[in-house]
Amino acid sequence: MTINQATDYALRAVLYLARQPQGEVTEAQAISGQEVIPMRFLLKIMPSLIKAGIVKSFRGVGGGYALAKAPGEVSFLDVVEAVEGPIALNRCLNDYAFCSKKGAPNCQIHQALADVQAKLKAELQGHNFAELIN
Amino acid sequence: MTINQATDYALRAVLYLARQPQGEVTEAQAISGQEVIPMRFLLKIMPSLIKAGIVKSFRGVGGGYALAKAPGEVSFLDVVEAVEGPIALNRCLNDYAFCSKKGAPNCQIHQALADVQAKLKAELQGHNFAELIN
DNA sequence: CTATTGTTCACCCATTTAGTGTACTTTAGG
DNA sequence: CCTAAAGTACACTAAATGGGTGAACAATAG
Repeated sequence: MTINQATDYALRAVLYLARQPQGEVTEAQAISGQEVIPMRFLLKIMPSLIKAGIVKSFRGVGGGYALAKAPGEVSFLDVVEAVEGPIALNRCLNDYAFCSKKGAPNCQIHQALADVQAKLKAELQGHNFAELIN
Repeated sequence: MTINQATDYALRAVLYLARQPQGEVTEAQAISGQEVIPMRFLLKIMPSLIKAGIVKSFRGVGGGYALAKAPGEVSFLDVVEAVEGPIALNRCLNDYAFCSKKGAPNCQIHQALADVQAKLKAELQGHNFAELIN
């Protein structure tokens, strides 16, 4: 029921980038140092943010990262799902194979959890990084 | 971000008990068989529901389990927290030691997640087993 | 060409998850 | 009071996940 460490780091990294002047390229080392994220681990996480279209990267001398969108266009849900994949409050909500009842059609638990999950996703989607810049 | 298998089983077990005539004692074998929960694993999960005051147990011949409260008095949150302990969307929300910034006082990520977590808990608390009996 | 920056893929160790084994305790009924 | 039928406690395990590290590579500014 908790996000993992990589996601926590990713949220902090995105917020850090969101606080930089628009278009500014920030190197991994700066993010790592300021946000206290192990450098090598950060470098491993960033590509998933890039694939999700949240961040752009620049290689070579003077390279680094920058947001690919306006901070207000990036939600917590975007970042969480970029790193962890689709949210599933219960594994069976995304893949019936995980249900020992094999997705018995009238599983009330399933339906109630699906409802909670929808609310959770909406809530995560409702938070973006523009709000947090200060 | 997902509940674990034990919690899923616990929710199904509680729902099963909620559907029995009030006061009826149901043996583990029946729950296990009907809800397709590995017997030994179910027996291991039940004590946490008992400690949380959700279920009562009866030992010896003719023993089994029964709800300790009315179905409407048992929320999803009760069951989830009975099995998994307090919900923490981020580990640092319950224990600052897990924050690599050591709970830097103005962590905006922390604050936003705390807000989402509060909504999630409220949502889980809003679902009880009376609604699901049919 | 070279130093600097990010990328990729493989690996590693500790913890958690999802269970099983074995021995024990309680209790109804004969 | 014996015994079979229930739940309890504690230890153990195989597999997956979490949180990282290592080493070689690729791109790019100067």
